[in-house]
Amino acid sequence: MLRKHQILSLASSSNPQRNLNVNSLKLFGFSPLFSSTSTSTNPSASLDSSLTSELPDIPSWVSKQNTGTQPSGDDDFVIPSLATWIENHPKVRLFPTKKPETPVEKITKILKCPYPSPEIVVQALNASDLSVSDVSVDQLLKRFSNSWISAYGVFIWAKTQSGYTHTPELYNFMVDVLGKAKMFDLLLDLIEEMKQLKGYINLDTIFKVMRRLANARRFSEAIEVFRRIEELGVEKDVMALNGLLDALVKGDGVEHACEAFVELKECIPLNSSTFNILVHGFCKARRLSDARKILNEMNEQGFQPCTVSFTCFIEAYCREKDFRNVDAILDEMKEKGCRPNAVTYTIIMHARGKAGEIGKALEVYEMMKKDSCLPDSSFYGSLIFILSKAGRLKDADEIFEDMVKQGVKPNALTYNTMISSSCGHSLEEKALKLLKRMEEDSCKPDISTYAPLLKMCCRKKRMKVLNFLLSHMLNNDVSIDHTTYTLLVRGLCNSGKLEQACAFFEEMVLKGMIPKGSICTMLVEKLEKEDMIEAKQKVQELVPNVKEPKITV
DNA sequence: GTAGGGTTAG
Repeated sequence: MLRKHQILSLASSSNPQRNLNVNSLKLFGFSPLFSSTSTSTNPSASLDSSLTSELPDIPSWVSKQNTGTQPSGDDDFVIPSLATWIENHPKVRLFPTKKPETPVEKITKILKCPYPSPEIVVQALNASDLSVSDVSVDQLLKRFSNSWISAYGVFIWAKTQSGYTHTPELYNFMVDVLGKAKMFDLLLDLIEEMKQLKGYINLDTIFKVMRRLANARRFSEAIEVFRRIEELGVEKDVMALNGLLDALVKGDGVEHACEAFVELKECIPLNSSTFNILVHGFCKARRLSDARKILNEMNEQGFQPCTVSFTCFIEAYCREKDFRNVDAILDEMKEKGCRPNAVTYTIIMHARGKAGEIGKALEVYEMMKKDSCLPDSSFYGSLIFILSKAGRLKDADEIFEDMVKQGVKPNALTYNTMISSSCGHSLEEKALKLLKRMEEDSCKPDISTYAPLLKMCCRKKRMKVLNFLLSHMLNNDVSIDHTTYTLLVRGLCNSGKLEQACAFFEEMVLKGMIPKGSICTMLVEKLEKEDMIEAKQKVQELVPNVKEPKITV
């Protein structure tokens, strides 16, 4: 824990120059690993020649002829010590090896070219000599969780092999993949299949279906699933009801949550979470007087509004930067003997930091300690975030090191925050060291770990590092989602890497993702500008309804 | 699966 005088010095520091110096890297203990002890004479050259590419192939319809004017990339420059790490990385196979491919690798290769339907995927897999007993279906589904055609193909292929049965958990995972892809007809067929299997549908299944429906704004269908929950063999209790309300609220349908609540409150015994979910929903929708009404109803039904209830109001006022009312709620809590907890303090500190009031934010940290409320890893994550945002990277680094000393283990969020901040300041080597450290710390990277790294690679035109990251992702079974494809297409477009942008664009469309209009327009405009007419037409064919770029005089 | 997550363009 930082001592008081250290905190005060943090609070008074406003010089961005103290952010980072070379020595600060020693804090991380990385120096030996990253000192240039490469045995290779020219790391960046060997890196270049031996990289097995995870970048999508440039489609034939992207004409190279007119790309001569694009700015040349920074590809030739790779930090030598970084290249060494990439080369020696245990998990990422960058060199064509003599070792035979594992079955999972073989399947991944087969699935690399996008298929039009799961049935064709099944055919392709049947044509191979692979058996389900050689692979982890779980790993494959995770790896292809954003390519529903591939995932469902693997699922069906595995299921039809003798001596193998999917576990209920795997069925649930498949339900979630189909839900994420908004393939609700297929999802309902799968539910029907699970119903026949007896005992396969559980509350987890129901939660996933309701959440995915609500996220797709299909609120009435989510409610209908709940109404029929008993037909599916799941108890219609308060846990299930809270799951429904929570799904509706998270899908921005508090109105529907309220209607469902009115319909169901007489037949199911409620608990205080039921009310808190609605309070949260109304606070999120900035309908504070409705949230107050729920609080009153909560009281009438014999439930005390608690820390969670008040924290929802605090969050709402924080969003408006209305700190006067935040303090008023804190007073109200004190009056009612309701103590703020780490979540409450995190929200306030985060909002103060985001509002540029870093001093006030650090006062919240002090207040919290005075109240003997222990910070958790999310709290530290927020503290690191606001310090980084204020340009105080050195302080953020200190907190990152300090939390470990306090016995709070950094989690994926903490690492993601540190990585994102490093990327935001274009500190490539630091960001990659953090990824490495994350791995050593057995902290699993997720899609938000990679997103800022990929974005930075696009911005700095680091195609080799981009390629490295894509294979790193694959090896960690992290699947590229819609947001990340968008980021890649936009980033590459902005860097004049139109061929690669087109490659990712094609890949996302072939995976069944529908690119946003703005991204299509952007790509079409850039292609037009570069006179890449064939590519422009192809992009327009891939996604109909792309508007012609406006002609600017 | 009751509250804390940082995205986007201009």
